[in-house]
Amino acid sequence: MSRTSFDVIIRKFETRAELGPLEREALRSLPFRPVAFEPQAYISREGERLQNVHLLLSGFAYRQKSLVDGARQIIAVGILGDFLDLECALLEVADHNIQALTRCEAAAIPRAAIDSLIMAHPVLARTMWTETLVHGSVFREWIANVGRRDARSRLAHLLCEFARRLEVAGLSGEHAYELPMTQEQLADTLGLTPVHVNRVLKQLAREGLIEREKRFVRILDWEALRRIAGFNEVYLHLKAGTVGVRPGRVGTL
Amino acid sequence: MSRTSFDVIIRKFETRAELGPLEREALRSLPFRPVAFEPQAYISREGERLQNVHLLLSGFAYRQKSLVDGARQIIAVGILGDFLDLECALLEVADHNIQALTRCEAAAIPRAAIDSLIMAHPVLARTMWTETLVHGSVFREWIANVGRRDARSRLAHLLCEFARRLEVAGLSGEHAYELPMTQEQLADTLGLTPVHVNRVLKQLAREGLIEREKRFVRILDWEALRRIAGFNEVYLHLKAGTVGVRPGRVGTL
DNA sequence: CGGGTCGTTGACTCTCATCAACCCTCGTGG
DNA sequence: CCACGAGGGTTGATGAGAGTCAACGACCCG
Repeated sequence: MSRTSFDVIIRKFETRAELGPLEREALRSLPFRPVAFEPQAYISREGERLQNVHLLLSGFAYRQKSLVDGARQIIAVGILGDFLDLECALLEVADHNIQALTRCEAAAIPRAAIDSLIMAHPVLARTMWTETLVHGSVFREWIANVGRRDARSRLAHLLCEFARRLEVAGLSGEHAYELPMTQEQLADTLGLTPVHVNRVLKQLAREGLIEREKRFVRILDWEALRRIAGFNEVYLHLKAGTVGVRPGRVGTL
Repeated sequence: MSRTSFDVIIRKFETRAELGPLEREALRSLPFRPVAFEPQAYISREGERLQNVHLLLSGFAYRQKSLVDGARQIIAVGILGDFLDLECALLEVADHNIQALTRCEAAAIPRAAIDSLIMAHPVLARTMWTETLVHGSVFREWIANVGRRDARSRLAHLLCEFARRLEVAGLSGEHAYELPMTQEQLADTLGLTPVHVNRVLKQLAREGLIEREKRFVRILDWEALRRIAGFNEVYLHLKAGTVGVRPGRVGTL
Protein backbone atom coordinates (compact mmCIF):
# COMPACT_ATOMS: atom_id res chain seq x y z
CA MET A 1 0.00 0.00 0.00
CA SER A 2 1.45 3.31 -0.98
CA ARG A 3 0.60 6.92 -0.95
CA THR A 4 -0.71 6.57 -4.48
CA SER A 5 -3.26 3.95 -3.49
CA PHE A 6 -4.69 6.72 -1.41
CA ASP A 7 -5.69 8.41 -4.64
CA VAL A 8 -8.91 6.39 -4.75
CA ILE A 9 -10.31 8.99 -2.42
CA ILE A 10 -9.45 11.80 -4.79
CA ARG A 11 -10.96 10.01 -7.74
CA LYS A 12 -14.06 9.26 -5.73
CA PHE A 13 -14.45 12.80 -4.45
CA GLU A 14 -14.07 14.14 -7.94
CA THR A 15 -17.16 12.26 -9.03
CA ARG A 16 -19.11 14.22 -6.41
CA ALA A 17 -17.59 17.68 -6.52
CA GLU A 18 -15.31 20.02 -8.39
CA LEU A 19 -11.99 19.93 -6.60
CA GLY A 20 -9.49 22.72 -7.03
CA PRO A 21 -5.73 22.14 -6.85
CA LEU A 22 -5.87 23.34 -3.25
CA GLU A 23 -8.35 20.66 -2.22
CA ARG A 24 -6.52 18.00 -4.16
CA GLU A 25 -3.32 18.91 -2.42
CA ALA A 26 -4.99 18.99 0.98
CA LEU A 27 -6.32 15.48 0.41
CA ARG A 28 -3.03 14.23 -0.85
CA SER A 29 -1.18 15.53 2.18
CA LEU A 30 -3.69 14.13 4.65
CA PRO A 31 -1.74 12.24 7.28
CA PHE A 32 -2.53 8.56 7.52
CA ARG A 33 -1.15 5.32 8.79
CA PRO A 34 -1.45 2.17 6.68
CA VAL A 35 -3.09 -0.66 8.58
CA ALA A 36 -4.05 -4.21 7.69
CA PHE A 37 -6.62 -6.50 9.25
CA GLU A 38 -7.11 -10.23 9.16
CA PRO A 39 -10.61 -11.61 8.51
CA GLN A 40 -12.90 -11.06 11.49
CA ALA A 41 -10.49 -8.65 13.14
CA TYR A 42 -12.24 -5.75 14.82
CA ILE A 43 -11.57 -2.38 13.25
CA SER A 44 -13.73 -0.60 15.77
CA ARG A 45 -15.93 -1.65 18.67
CA GLU A 46 -19.27 -0.42 19.93
CA GLY A 47 -18.86 1.92 22.87
CA GLU A 48 -15.28 2.75 22.05
CA ARG A 49 -14.09 6.28 21.70
CA LEU A 50 -12.19 6.30 18.46
CA GLN A 51 -9.33 8.30 17.11
CA ASN A 52 -9.09 7.24 13.50
CA VAL A 53 -11.28 7.22 10.45
CA HIS A 54 -10.56 4.26 8.16
CA LEU A 55 -10.56 4.45 4.40
CA LEU A 56 -10.70 1.00 2.85
CA LEU A 57 -7.98 0.45 0.26
CA SER A 58 -8.32 -3.26 -0.39
CA GLY A 59 -10.50 -6.14 0.71
CA PHE A 60 -13.91 -5.95 2.35
CA ALA A 61 -15.19 -4.93 5.76
CA TYR A 62 -18.57 -4.89 7.42
CA ARG A 63 -20.43 -3.05 10.11
CA GLN A 64 -22.39 -5.05 12.57
CA LYS A 65 -24.61 -4.69 15.62
CA SER A 66 -24.81 -7.42 18.22
CA LEU A 67 -28.06 -7.75 20.10
CA VAL A 68 -28.31 -8.84 23.69
CA ASP A 69 -29.61 -12.31 22.82
CA GLY A 70 -26.52 -13.02 20.74
CA ALA A 71 -28.16 -12.30 17.42
CA ARG A 72 -26.18 -10.21 15.01
CA GLN A 73 -27.24 -7.85 12.26
CA ILE A 74 -24.86 -6.77 9.55
CA ILE A 75 -25.56 -3.15 8.76
CA ALA A 76 -23.34 -2.42 5.80
CA VAL A 77 -20.52 -3.85 3.75
CA GLY A 78 -17.63 -1.59 2.83
CA ILE A 79 -15.67 -1.95 -0.38
CA LEU A 80 -12.69 -0.27 -2.01
CA GLY A 81 -12.80 3.47 -1.48
CA ASP A 82 -15.42 3.44 1.28
CA PHE A 83 -14.96 5.23 4.55
CA LEU A 84 -15.73 2.62 7.17
CA ASP A 85 -16.40 4.87 10.10
CA LEU A 86 -16.70 8.44 9.01
CA GLU A 87 -19.11 8.81 11.96
CA CYS A 88 -16.28 8.71 14.37
CA ALA A 89 -14.90 11.95 12.96
CA LEU A 90 -17.78 13.76 14.60
CA LEU A 91 -19.66 11.49 16.97
CA GLU A 92 -18.23 10.77 20.37
CA VAL A 93 -18.70 7.06 20.63
CA ALA A 94 -19.08 4.19 18.18
CA ASP A 95 -22.61 2.76 18.15
CA HIS A 96 -21.69 -0.42 16.31
CA ASN A 97 -18.81 -2.75 15.51
CA ILE A 98 -16.70 -2.77 12.39
CA GLN A 99 -14.88 -5.91 11.33
CA ALA A 100 -12.76 -7.07 8.44
CA LEU A 101 -14.68 -9.40 6.16
CA THR A 102 -11.68 -10.52 4.16
CA ARG A 103 -8.11 -9.61 4.82
CA CYS A 104 -8.05 -5.92 4.10
CA GLU A 105 -5.93 -2.83 4.10
CA ALA A 106 -6.99 0.63 5.14
CA ALA A 107 -5.67 4.08 5.71
CA ALA A 108 -6.17 5.19 9.30
CA ILE A 109 -6.66 8.93 9.33
CA PRO A 110 -6.58 10.77 12.66
CA ARG A 111 -9.93 12.32 13.39
CA ALA A 112 -8.21 15.61 14.20
CA ALA A 113 -6.83 15.66 10.66
CA ILE A 114 -10.30 15.19 9.21
CA ASP A 115 -11.58 17.90 11.45
CA SER A 116 -9.03 20.47 10.40
CA LEU A 117 -9.54 19.41 6.80
CA ILE A 118 -13.24 20.16 6.90
CA MET A 119 -12.74 23.42 8.77
CA ALA A 120 -10.25 24.60 6.15
CA HIS A 121 -11.95 23.28 3.01
CA PRO A 122 -15.71 23.69 2.87
CA VAL A 123 -15.78 21.91 -0.48
CA LEU A 124 -14.25 18.82 1.07
CA ALA A 125 -16.55 19.05 4.05
CA ARG A 126 -19.48 19.08 1.66
CA THR A 127 -18.12 16.14 -0.27
CA MET A 128 -17.58 14.03 2.82
CA TRP A 129 -21.00 14.97 4.07
CA THR A 130 -22.38 13.82 0.74
CA GLU A 131 -20.64 10.50 1.28
CA THR A 132 -22.45 9.99 4.56
CA LEU A 133 -25.71 11.02 2.95
CA VAL A 134 -25.28 8.31 0.36
CA HIS A 135 -24.52 5.80 3.07
CA GLY A 136 -27.68 6.95 4.81
CA SER A 137 -29.65 6.33 1.66
CA VAL A 138 -28.35 2.78 1.48
CA PHE A 139 -29.30 2.26 5.14
CA ARG A 140 -32.83 3.35 4.30
CA GLU A 141 -33.05 0.90 1.47
CA TRP A 142 -31.83 -1.85 3.77
CA ILE A 143 -34.55 -1.04 6.27
CA ALA A 144 -37.09 -1.49 3.48
CA ASN A 145 -35.31 -4.64 2.37
CA VAL A 146 -35.42 -6.48 5.67
CA GLY A 147 -38.71 -4.90 6.67
CA ARG A 148 -40.89 -5.53 3.68
CA ARG A 149 -39.39 -7.99 1.24
CA ASP A 150 -39.58 -11.76 1.49
CA ALA A 151 -36.42 -13.86 1.63
CA ARG A 152 -36.25 -14.32 -2.13
CA SER A 153 -36.54 -10.64 -3.04
CA ARG A 154 -34.31 -9.71 -0.17
CA LEU A 155 -31.45 -11.87 -1.35
CA ALA A 156 -31.98 -10.88 -4.95
CA HIS A 157 -31.82 -7.25 -3.89
CA LEU A 158 -28.54 -7.75 -2.11
CA LEU A 159 -27.08 -9.47 -5.15
CA CYS A 160 -28.18 -6.62 -7.39
CA GLU A 161 -26.79 -4.01 -5.04
CA PHE A 162 -23.41 -5.71 -4.85
CA ALA A 163 -23.29 -6.12 -8.60
CA ARG A 164 -23.73 -2.41 -9.17
CA ARG A 165 -21.48 -1.22 -6.36
CA LEU A 166 -18.65 -3.53 -7.29
CA GLU A 167 -19.03 -2.60 -10.92
CA VAL A 168 -18.65 1.08 -10.13
CA ALA A 169 -15.64 0.28 -7.97
CA GLY A 170 -14.10 -1.64 -10.85
CA LEU A 171 -14.26 -4.92 -8.95
CA SER A 172 -16.62 -6.84 -11.18
CA GLY A 173 -17.55 -7.30 -14.75
CA GLU A 174 -20.60 -8.57 -16.60
CA HIS A 175 -22.67 -8.98 -13.47
CA ALA A 176 -20.21 -11.47 -12.12
CA TYR A 177 -18.24 -11.00 -8.97
CA GLU A 178 -16.66 -12.44 -5.87
CA LEU A 179 -19.08 -12.13 -2.96
CA PRO A 180 -16.78 -12.73 -0.02
CA MET A 181 -19.42 -13.64 2.55
CA THR A 182 -20.34 -16.94 4.10
CA GLN A 183 -23.99 -17.89 4.02
CA GLU A 184 -24.10 -17.20 7.72
CA GLN A 185 -22.91 -13.65 7.10
CA LEU A 186 -25.47 -13.26 4.33
CA ALA A 187 -28.10 -14.45 6.78
CA ASP A 188 -27.02 -11.86 9.34
CA THR A 189 -27.19 -9.23 6.63
CA LEU A 190 -30.67 -10.19 5.49
CA GLY A 191 -32.27 -11.02 8.81
CA LEU A 192 -32.59 -14.70 7.87
CA THR A 193 -31.04 -17.99 8.97
CA PRO A 194 -28.09 -19.55 7.15
CA VAL A 195 -30.23 -22.56 6.29
CA HIS A 196 -32.83 -20.44 4.60
CA VAL A 197 -30.24 -18.38 2.73
CA ASN A 198 -28.89 -21.62 1.38
CA ARG A 199 -32.28 -22.77 0.18
CA VAL A 200 -33.07 -19.48 -1.51
CA LEU A 201 -29.66 -19.31 -3.19
CA LYS A 202 -30.12 -22.79 -4.57
CA GLN A 203 -33.61 -21.93 -5.69
CA LEU A 204 -32.37 -18.87 -7.60
CA ALA A 205 -29.71 -21.04 -9.22
CA ARG A 206 -32.22 -23.76 -10.08
CA GLU A 207 -34.32 -21.17 -11.85
CA GLY A 208 -31.35 -20.13 -13.93
CA LEU A 209 -31.19 -16.63 -12.50
CA ILE A 210 -27.73 -16.95 -11.03
CA GLU A 211 -24.77 -19.25 -11.16
CA ARG A 212 -22.47 -19.88 -8.21
CA GLU A 213 -19.15 -21.47 -7.62
CA LYS A 214 -17.78 -21.09 -4.14
CA ARG A 215 -18.25 -17.41 -3.34
CA PHE A 216 -18.22 -16.40 -6.97
CA VAL A 217 -21.58 -15.25 -8.28
CA ARG A 218 -22.72 -14.61 -11.80
CA ILE A 219 -26.08 -13.07 -12.51
CA LEU A 220 -27.44 -14.83 -15.59
CA ASP A 221 -30.69 -12.94 -16.00
CA TRP A 222 -30.19 -9.46 -14.71
CA GLU A 223 -33.56 -8.19 -15.77
CA ALA A 224 -35.44 -11.00 -14.06
CA LEU A 225 -33.40 -10.72 -10.89
CA ARG A 226 -33.87 -6.97 -10.84
CA ARG A 227 -37.62 -7.46 -11.13
CA ILE A 228 -37.74 -10.06 -8.37
CA ALA A 229 -35.69 -7.78 -6.13
CA GLY A 230 -37.63 -4.65 -6.96
CA PHE A 231 -34.18 -3.17 -7.41
CA ASN A 232 -34.00 0.46 -8.43
CA GLU A 233 -30.52 1.82 -8.12
CA VAL A 234 -31.47 5.43 -7.56
CA TYR A 235 -30.80 4.99 -3.84
CA LEU A 236 -27.13 4.25 -4.53
CA HIS A 237 -26.69 7.74 -5.94
CA LEU A 238 -24.01 6.46 -8.25
CA LYS A 239 -22.03 8.83 -10.33
CA ALA A 240 -20.27 8.13 -13.57
CA GLY A 241 -16.62 7.24 -13.24
CA THR A 242 -14.99 4.28 -11.61
CA VAL A 243 -13.12 4.41 -8.38
CA GLY A 244 -11.13 1.24 -8.58
CA VAL A 245 -8.06 0.37 -10.50
CA ARG A 246 -9.01 -2.65 -12.54
CA PRO A 247 -11.09 -1.78 -15.58
CA GLY A 248 -13.34 -4.25 -17.33
CA ARG A 249 -14.18 -7.72 -16.20
CA VAL A 250 -12.47 -9.78 -13.57
CA GLY A 251 -12.63 -13.44 -12.80
CA THR A 252 -14.26 -16.24 -14.71
CA LEU A 253 -16.59 -18.97 -13.73
CA MET B 1 -45.28 30.22 13.33
CA SER B 2 -42.82 33.00 13.71
CA ARG B 3 -39.18 33.70 13.29
CA THR B 4 -38.68 32.88 16.93
CA SER B 5 -40.03 29.35 16.53
CA PHE B 6 -37.11 28.92 14.23
CA ASP B 7 -34.89 29.16 17.28
CA VAL B 8 -35.34 25.44 17.93
CA ILE B 9 -32.60 24.94 15.41
CA ILE B 10 -30.21 27.19 17.28
CA ARG B 11 -30.94 25.50 20.59
CA LYS B 12 -30.47 22.12 18.96
CA PHE B 13 -27.23 23.05 17.26
CA GLU B 14 -25.87 24.43 20.49
CA THR B 15 -26.17 21.01 22.08
CA ARG B 16 -23.81 19.72 19.39
CA ALA B 17 -21.32 22.54 18.92
CA GLU B 18 -20.01 25.80 20.24
CA LEU B 19 -21.67 28.50 18.18
CA GLY B 20 -20.18 31.95 18.02
CA PRO B 21 -22.29 35.08 17.58
CA LEU B 22 -21.46 34.96 13.88
CA GLU B 23 -22.91 31.49 13.44
CA ARG B 24 -25.92 32.28 15.55
CA GLU B 25 -26.62 35.31 13.44
CA ALA B 26 -26.14 33.37 10.22
CA LEU B 27 -28.67 30.80 11.37
CA ARG B 28 -31.10 33.43 12.49
CA SER B 29 -30.98 35.21 9.17
CA LEU B 30 -31.39 32.05 7.14
CA PRO B 31 -34.16 32.66 4.63
CA PHE B 32 -37.17 30.41 4.96
CA ARG B 33 -40.78 30.14 4.02
CA PRO B 34 -43.30 28.86 6.55
CA VAL B 35 -45.32 25.96 5.22
CA ALA B 36 -48.06 23.78 6.66
CA PHE B 37 -49.15 20.29 5.66
CA GLU B 38 -52.31 18.31 6.29
CA PRO B 39 -52.01 14.69 7.44
CA GLN B 40 -50.80 12.43 4.64
CA ALA B 41 -49.80 15.37 2.45
CA TYR B 42 -46.58 14.76 0.57
CA ILE B 43 -43.70 16.98 1.59
CA SER B 44 -41.39 15.41 -0.95
CA ARG B 45 -41.65 12.60 -3.46
CA GLU B 46 -39.24 9.94 -4.57
CA GLY B 47 -37.55 10.85 -7.83
CA GLU B 48 -38.26 14.52 -7.47
CA ARG B 49 -35.57 17.11 -7.71
CA LEU B 50 -36.08 19.27 -4.68
CA GLN B 51 -35.35 22.85 -3.88
CA ASN B 52 -36.08 23.13 -0.17
CA VAL B 53 -34.91 21.56 3.03
CA HIS B 54 -37.69 21.31 5.62
CA LEU B 55 -37.18 21.92 9.31
CA LEU B 56 -40.11 20.58 11.32
CA LEU B 57 -41.53 23.15 13.72
CA SER B 58 -44.69 21.41 14.89
CA GLY B 59 -46.46 18.11 14.38
CA PHE B 60 -44.97 14.89 13.05
CA ALA B 61 -43.81 13.69 9.65
CA TYR B 62 -42.48 10.43 8.31
CA ARG B 63 -40.25 9.14 5.58
CA GLN B 64 -41.43 6.22 3.59
CA LYS B 65 -40.45 3.96 0.73
CA SER B 66 -43.05 2.30 -1.45
CA LEU B 67 -42.12 -1.04 -2.96
CA VAL B 68 -43.32 -2.20 -6.32
CA ASP B 69 -45.81 -4.69 -4.88
CA GLY B 70 -47.61 -1.92 -3.00
CA ALA B 71 -45.95 -2.64 0.33
CA ARG B 72 -44.70 0.32 2.25
CA GLN B 73 -41.86 0.74 4.71
CA ILE B 74 -41.68 3.70 7.03
CA ILE B 75 -38.03 4.67 7.38
CA ALA B 76 -38.08 7.39 9.99
CA VAL B 77 -40.40 9.62 11.98
CA GLY B 78 -39.53 13.29 12.29
CA ILE B 79 -40.39 15.35 15.35
CA LEU B 80 -39.99 18.94 16.47
CA GLY B 81 -36.62 20.30 15.43
CA ASP B 82 -35.77 17.56 12.94
CA PHE B 83 -34.63 18.25 9.44
CA LEU B 84 -36.88 16.12 7.27
CA ASP B 85 -34.82 16.05 4.14
CA LEU B 86 -31.37 17.39 4.76
CA GLU B 87 -30.28 14.97 2.01
CA CYS B 88 -31.79 17.17 -0.60
CA ALA B 89 -29.33 19.91 0.23
CA LEU B 90 -26.61 17.85 -1.39
CA LEU B 91 -28.06 14.90 -3.26
CA GLU B 92 -29.62 15.42 -6.63
CA VAL B 93 -32.81 13.43 -6.34
CA ALA B 94 -35.01 12.24 -3.50
CA ASP B 95 -34.79 8.49 -2.96
CA HIS B 96 -37.89 8.24 -0.79
CA ASN B 97 -41.15 9.98 0.07
CA ILE B 98 -41.78 12.30 2.97
CA GLN B 99 -45.30 12.79 4.27
CA ALA B 100 -47.00 14.62 7.07
CA LEU B 101 -48.09 12.26 9.83
CA THR B 102 -50.20 14.78 11.67
CA ARG B 103 -50.96 18.28 10.60
CA CYS B 104 -47.59 19.95 10.79
CA GLU B 105 -45.69 23.12 10.20
CA ALA B 106 -42.22 23.44 8.79
CA ALA B 107 -39.71 25.99 7.64
CA ALA B 108 -38.82 25.51 3.98
CA ILE B 109 -35.23 26.60 3.49
CA PRO B 110 -33.90 26.96 -0.06
CA ARG B 111 -31.14 24.49 -0.70
CA ALA B 112 -28.97 27.25 -2.09
CA ALA B 113 -29.20 29.01 1.27
CA ILE B 114 -28.03 25.90 3.08
CA ASP B 115 -25.23 25.56 0.60
CA SER B 116 -23.90 29.06 1.06
CA LEU B 117 -24.33 28.66 4.81
CA ILE B 118 -22.09 25.62 4.93
CA MET B 119 -19.53 27.14 2.60
CA ALA B 120 -19.30 30.24 4.79
CA HIS B 121 -19.49 28.59 8.22
CA PRO B 122 -17.51 25.38 8.64
CA VAL B 123 -18.80 25.05 12.20
CA LEU B 124 -22.37 24.95 10.96
CA ALA B 125 -21.45 22.55 8.18
CA ARG B 126 -19.97 20.27 10.78
CA THR B 127 -23.03 20.56 12.97
CA MET B 128 -25.43 19.74 10.16
CA TRP B 129 -23.23 16.89 9.11
CA THR B 130 -23.39 15.62 12.67
CA GLU B 131 -27.17 15.75 12.45
CA THR B 132 -27.16 13.47 9.43
CA LEU B 133 -24.70 11.16 11.17
CA VAL B 134 -27.10 10.81 14.06
CA HIS B 135 -29.93 10.08 11.66
CA GLY B 136 -27.70 7.47 10.06
CA SER B 137 -27.14 5.88 13.43
CA VAL B 138 -30.88 5.61 13.97
CA PHE B 139 -31.25 4.03 10.52
CA ARG B 140 -28.71 1.42 11.50
CA GLU B 141 -30.58 0.61 14.67
CA TRP B 142 -33.78 0.25 12.67
CA ILE B 143 -32.10 -2.20 10.32
CA ALA B 144 -31.18 -4.29 13.35
CA ASN B 145 -34.68 -3.84 14.74
CA VAL B 146 -36.59 -5.16 11.73
CA GLY B 147 -33.85 -7.59 10.82
CA ARG B 148 -33.22 -9.40 14.06
CA ARG B 149 -35.87 -8.74 16.69
CA ASP B 150 -39.21 -10.49 16.98
CA ALA B 151 -42.46 -8.55 16.85
CA ARG B 152 -42.62 -8.05 20.59
CA SER B 153 -39.09 -6.66 21.01
CA ARG B 154 -39.46 -4.67 17.86
CA LEU B 155 -42.53 -2.83 19.05
CA ALA B 156 -41.10 -2.40 22.53
CA HIS B 157 -37.99 -0.91 20.98
CA LEU B 158 -39.99 1.59 18.99
CA LEU B 159 -41.90 2.63 22.09
CA CYS B 160 -38.67 3.12 24.01
CA GLU B 161 -37.11 5.12 21.22
CA PHE B 162 -40.09 7.43 20.96
CA ALA B 163 -40.19 7.90 24.69
CA ARG B 164 -36.62 9.12 24.79
CA ARG B 165 -36.73 11.23 21.66
CA LEU B 166 -39.95 12.94 22.64
CA GLU B 167 -38.63 13.50 26.12
CA VAL B 168 -35.54 15.24 24.81
CA ALA B 169 -37.73 17.33 22.52
CA GLY B 170 -39.87 18.31 25.50
CA LEU B 171 -42.92 16.57 24.08
CA SER B 172 -43.46 13.97 26.75
CA GLY B 173 -43.17 13.43 30.41
CA GLU B 174 -42.87 10.43 32.68
CA HIS B 175 -42.62 7.96 29.82
CA ALA B 176 -46.04 8.95 28.60
CA TYR B 177 -46.74 10.50 25.25
CA GLU B 178 -48.94 10.88 22.26
CA LEU B 179 -47.90 8.43 19.57
CA PRO B 180 -49.68 9.86 16.55
CA MET B 181 -49.61 6.74 14.39
CA THR B 182 -52.32 4.31 13.40
CA GLN B 183 -51.60 0.65 13.95
CA GLU B 184 -51.27 0.32 10.21
CA GLN B 185 -48.52 2.94 10.22
CA LEU B 186 -46.83 1.19 13.12
CA ALA B 187 -46.99 -2.01 11.09
CA ASP B 188 -45.34 -0.31 8.12
CA THR B 189 -42.66 0.97 10.45
CA LEU B 190 -41.94 -2.40 12.01
CA GLY B 191 -42.31 -4.64 8.99
CA LEU B 192 -45.38 -6.32 10.46
CA THR B 193 -49.11 -6.45 9.70
CA PRO B 194 -51.61 -4.17 11.44
CA VAL B 195 -53.32 -7.22 12.90
CA HIS B 196 -50.17 -8.44 14.52
CA VAL B 197 -49.27 -5.00 15.83
CA ASN B 198 -52.64 -4.91 17.50
CA ARG B 199 -52.12 -8.27 19.15
CA VAL B 200 -48.68 -7.37 20.42
CA LEU B 201 -49.85 -4.02 21.74
CA LYS B 202 -52.67 -5.69 23.62
CA GLN B 203 -50.30 -8.30 24.93
CA LEU B 204 -47.92 -5.67 26.28
CA ALA B 205 -50.85 -3.93 27.92
CA ARG B 206 -52.17 -7.20 29.38
CA GLU B 207 -48.79 -7.76 30.98
CA GLY B 208 -48.93 -4.37 32.60
CA LEU B 209 -45.97 -3.00 30.69
CA ILE B 210 -47.84 -0.21 28.97
CA GLU B 211 -51.19 1.52 29.12
CA ARG B 212 -53.00 2.90 26.10
CA GLU B 213 -55.92 5.16 25.44
CA LYS B 214 -56.44 6.04 21.83
CA ARG B 215 -53.00 7.05 20.62
CA PHE B 216 -51.79 8.00 24.04
CA VAL B 217 -49.20 5.64 25.48
CA ARG B 218 -47.82 5.36 28.97
CA ILE B 219 -44.93 3.07 29.75
CA LEU B 220 -45.68 1.55 33.14
CA ASP B 221 -42.57 -0.54 33.59
CA TRP B 222 -39.73 1.16 31.79
CA GLU B 223 -37.07 -1.21 32.96
CA ALA B 224 -38.95 -4.30 31.84
CA LEU B 225 -39.84 -2.79 28.49
CA ARG B 226 -36.28 -1.68 27.97
CA ARG B 227 -35.09 -5.20 28.65
CA ILE B 228 -37.61 -6.77 26.30
CA ALA B 229 -36.62 -4.29 23.61
CA GLY B 230 -32.91 -4.63 24.18
CA PHE B 231 -33.00 -0.86 24.11
CA ASN B 232 -29.70 0.93 24.59
CA GLU B 233 -29.99 4.58 23.79
CA VAL B 234 -26.37 5.14 22.81
CA TYR B 235 -27.38 5.05 19.16
CA LEU B 236 -29.56 8.14 19.60
CA HIS B 237 -26.45 10.17 20.47
CA LEU B 238 -28.55 12.38 22.70
CA LYS B 239 -27.07 15.41 24.26
CA ALA B 240 -28.18 17.14 27.39
CA GLY B 241 -30.54 20.02 26.86
CA THR B 242 -34.05 20.06 25.53
CA VAL B 243 -35.00 21.35 22.15
CA GLY B 244 -38.71 21.87 22.59
CA VAL B 245 -40.62 24.55 24.35
CA ARG B 246 -42.76 22.72 26.86
CA PRO B 247 -40.84 21.59 29.89
CA GLY B 248 -41.94 18.79 32.18
CA ARG B 249 -44.85 16.49 31.61
CA VAL B 250 -47.66 16.84 29.15
CA GLY B 251 -50.97 15.07 28.89
CA THR B 252 -52.66 12.74 31.29
CA LEU B 253 -54.20 9.35 30.89
C1' DC C 1 -5.29 -38.18 8.06
C1' DG C 2 -7.97 -35.68 11.23
C1' DG C 3 -10.45 -31.67 12.47
C1' DG C 4 -12.64 -27.45 11.44
C1' DT C 5 -15.41 -24.52 8.75
C1' DC C 6 -18.86 -24.06 5.57
C1' DG C 7 -22.51 -25.74 2.68
C1' DT C 8 -26.57 -28.88 1.95
C1' DT C 9 -30.71 -31.33 2.91
C1' DG C 10 -34.78 -33.21 5.42
C1' DA C 11 -38.31 -33.25 9.09
C1' DC C 12 -40.72 -30.69 12.13
C1' DT C 13 -42.23 -26.30 14.51
C1' DC C 14 -43.69 -21.73 15.23
C1' DT C 15 -44.19 -16.92 14.40
C1' DC C 16 -46.50 -14.01 11.85
C1' DA C 17 -49.50 -13.25 7.59
C1' DT C 18 -53.91 -13.72 5.63
C1' DC C 19 -58.74 -13.60 5.45
C1' DA C 20 -62.81 -12.34 7.40
C1' DA C 21 -66.05 -10.59 10.47
C1' DC C 22 -67.52 -7.27 13.70
C1' DC C 23 -66.90 -3.35 16.72
C1' DC C 24 -66.54 1.52 18.00
C1' DT C 25 -66.14 6.39 17.10
C1' DC C 26 -66.76 10.30 14.78
C1' DG C 27 -68.18 13.40 11.21
C1' DT C 28 -71.70 14.48 7.85
C1' DG C 29 -75.86 15.26 5.87
C1' DG C 30 -80.67 14.35 5.27
C1' DC D 1 -81.66 13.83 15.73
C1' DC D 2 -80.77 9.89 13.67
C1' DA D 3 -78.87 7.26 9.62
C1' DC D 4 -75.07 6.38 7.30
C1' DG D 5 -70.40 5.55 5.99
C1' DA D 6 -65.51 5.60 6.60
C1' DG D 7 -61.53 4.81 9.18
C1' DG D 8 -59.45 2.49 12.60
C1' DG D 9 -59.28 -1.09 16.15
C1' DT D 10 -60.24 -6.04 17.73
C1' DT D 11 -60.71 -10.91 17.41
C1' DG D 12 -60.76 -15.69 15.58
C1' DA D 13 -59.56 -19.38 12.23
C1' DT D 14 -56.39 -20.94 9.09
C1' DG D 15 -52.10 -21.13 6.37
C1' DA D 16 -47.49 -20.03 4.66
C1' DG D 17 -42.84 -18.67 5.08
C1' DA D 18 -39.07 -18.97 7.70
C1' DG D 19 -36.85 -20.95 11.94
C1' DT D 20 -35.00 -24.90 14.42
C1' DC D 21 -32.77 -29.17 14.94
C1' DA D 22 -30.01 -32.53 13.21
C1' DA D 23 -27.16 -35.08 10.24
C1' DC D 24 -24.11 -35.43 6.61
C1' DG D 25 -20.97 -33.94 2.90
C1' DA D 26 -17.27 -31.14 0.72
C1' DC D 27 -13.29 -28.82 1.12
C1' DC D 28 -9.14 -26.95 3.13
C1' DC D 29 -5.16 -26.88 5.96
C1' DG D 30 -1.87 -28.32 9.21
